[in-house]
Amino acid sequence: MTVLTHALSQNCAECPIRHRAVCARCDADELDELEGIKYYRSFEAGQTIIWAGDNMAFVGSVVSGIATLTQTMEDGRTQMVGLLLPSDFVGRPGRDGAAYNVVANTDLVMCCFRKKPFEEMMIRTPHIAQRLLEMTLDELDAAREWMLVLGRKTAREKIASLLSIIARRGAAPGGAGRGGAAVFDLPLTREAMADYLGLTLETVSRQMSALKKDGVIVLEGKRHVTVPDMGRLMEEAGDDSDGGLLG
Amino acid sequence: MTVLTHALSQNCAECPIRHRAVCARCDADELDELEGIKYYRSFEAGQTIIWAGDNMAFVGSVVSGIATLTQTMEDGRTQMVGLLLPSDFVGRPGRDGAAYNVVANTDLVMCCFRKKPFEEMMIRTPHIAQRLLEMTLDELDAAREWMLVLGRKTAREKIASLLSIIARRGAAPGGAGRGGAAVFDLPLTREAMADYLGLTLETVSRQMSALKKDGVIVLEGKRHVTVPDMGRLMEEAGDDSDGGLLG
DNA sequence: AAATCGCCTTGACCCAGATCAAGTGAGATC
DNA sequence: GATCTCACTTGATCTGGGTCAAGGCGATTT
Repeated sequence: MTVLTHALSQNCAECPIRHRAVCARCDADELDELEGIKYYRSFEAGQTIIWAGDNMAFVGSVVSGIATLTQTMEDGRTQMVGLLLPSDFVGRPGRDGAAYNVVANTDLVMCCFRKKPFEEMMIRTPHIAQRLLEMTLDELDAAREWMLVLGRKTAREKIASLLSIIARRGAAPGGAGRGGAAVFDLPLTREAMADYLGLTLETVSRQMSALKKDGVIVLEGKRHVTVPDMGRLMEEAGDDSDGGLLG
Repeated sequence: MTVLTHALSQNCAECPIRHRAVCARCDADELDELEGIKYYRSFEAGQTIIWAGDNMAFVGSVVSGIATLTQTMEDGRTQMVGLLLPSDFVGRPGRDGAAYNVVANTDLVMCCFRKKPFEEMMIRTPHIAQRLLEMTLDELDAAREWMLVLGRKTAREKIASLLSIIARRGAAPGGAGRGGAAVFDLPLTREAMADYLGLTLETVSRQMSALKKDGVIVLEGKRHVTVPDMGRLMEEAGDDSDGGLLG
C-alpha cells in the first residue's frame, strides 16, 4: 500500500485545482477566509468516504484521486450515479443527510470545509454560489447524458461511451484530442464499470474483449488502454461524430 | 383543441408558482424588476417548445401544464431526461445552445424571461442564483434517482417507480399521502412513458396490465389511475418502504 | 516454487424484454 | 351511424444480455 505523503501546502494559491474547483472565482480575500475553515483528509483506495444516510459534517473538493457516487437497493443491486475527478465537489449545502455512498476508487485527497461555516460563507460570497451553480449545472448535463446511455444504448455502446468519457475528461495523463489517439489507465475495475453502465461484470468483460478484437481499443494488461482513433470510438458509442454542442 | 385563455395577470404577486419557482425568494422590488423582463407564452399539447441545438432567446418557468426534456440519437432512439411540472425552470443561464428538446405534453403556459437581462439580473440578485442553485441540486438528485431506475430496475419496478413519482410530485390534483391512496390522470402517453423508462411501449402496456391485474393500480379508461395503497406501489417500485431520506 | 487471492475471461444456457404482427375501442370525421 | 384514426392491448417469437460455472493469470505470501 502506498504511503500517502501529503506535502500539500495549506496555501490555496498553489493548489492544483485552484482554478477549477468551487473556489475558482474567489479572490485573494475570499481564499484567505476559505483557508480558515478548510482541512485536508486522505483516503485509501477502496475506503468509503461517506455512507448514504449519514450526517455530513463537511463538504469539499476532490484534490487528487478518483471517487464514485453509488446508490444501492436493499437486495444489493447497485448503480453508480457519479464519477468524481479532481476538482469535483462533494456534498450538498443545505442538506444534512448524504444521499449516496461516496467511495474512493484510488488513493485520494479531499479538501474539506466544515459544513456550517461553509454554508454561512456561501450566503455572503456570491463567487462561491455562482461557481457551485455552474458546476452543478454541468453535473446535471452529465447525469442526463448518462440517462441516455443507461436507457437506450446497447452493451457495446455503453462500454464505448464510458471509455470515451474517461478519455475525454482527461483522467488520462496521456490526454485525448477529439480526432487522434488517446492513452490512459482505467481507474475502475470491471465490476465498477458494470455498476456504472447497468451491466454485469461478465458482459463488460465480453464487450471489452470484442472492442479489442475489432481494433477499437488496444489493451496492455487489464487496465492500460490505447484508443488508436477517438473518432472510431465515438462512432461505436453512438454519439454524433462531431464533438457535440456547447454553448 | 382547447382555446387557451390566459387571464393570467401580469402580476407576479398573484402568480400560482410565485413561491416555488426561481423567483421564490425574491422580495417585492426584485419582483418588480422581473416583471419588466418577463412575458407569457402558450403552447399546445404536442408542440415543441425548444429544439436541441437551437439558440435560446429566453429562459423561464413552467406556469401550468407538463413538458418533457428528451434526447435523441441519430437512429431515432429517444430517452426522456426530465419531466417539467409547474414551477420547474427551463434553460441554462450562461449557455446559448439548448442541449435537449423540450416538448409540451399538455397545453402549457410558460413565464419567459429574455435571456440576456435575466443573466445580468442574476449576477446582481443573489436571491435568484440561490434559488436556482437549490432547484438545480434537486433536479440533480432526481436525475440520479432516475439513473438507478434506468440501470438496475426491472420493467415492473420501472413502471411502479414512474407512477409513484407522478403521484408524489403531485401532478395529481387528487394528491398523494405517503401511506394512503392516490388518484391522478397520467400526463403521458404509453410511448412517452416508454421513453422515460428505457422500455418499448408494448412492455409498458403489458406491465400496466399486470399491475392492474394484481390490484396495485385501478384503471378507468387508459389514463385515469387510482392507487389504493401507495405503500404497496412503492414496494413494487423496489424503494425503501419509508419515505426515503431527506435532510 | 507452490499456494493463495483478487480480478478477469470465457463458455453454456436461459429468460426478460424487444420485435413483429394482429386486433380493440373510444373519439373525431364524414 | 359508418368509418377513420390514434392510442392502446395482446399474442407469438426472437435475442441481447443475465446467470451459473469453470478456468486463467499476475501479484503477494509462505
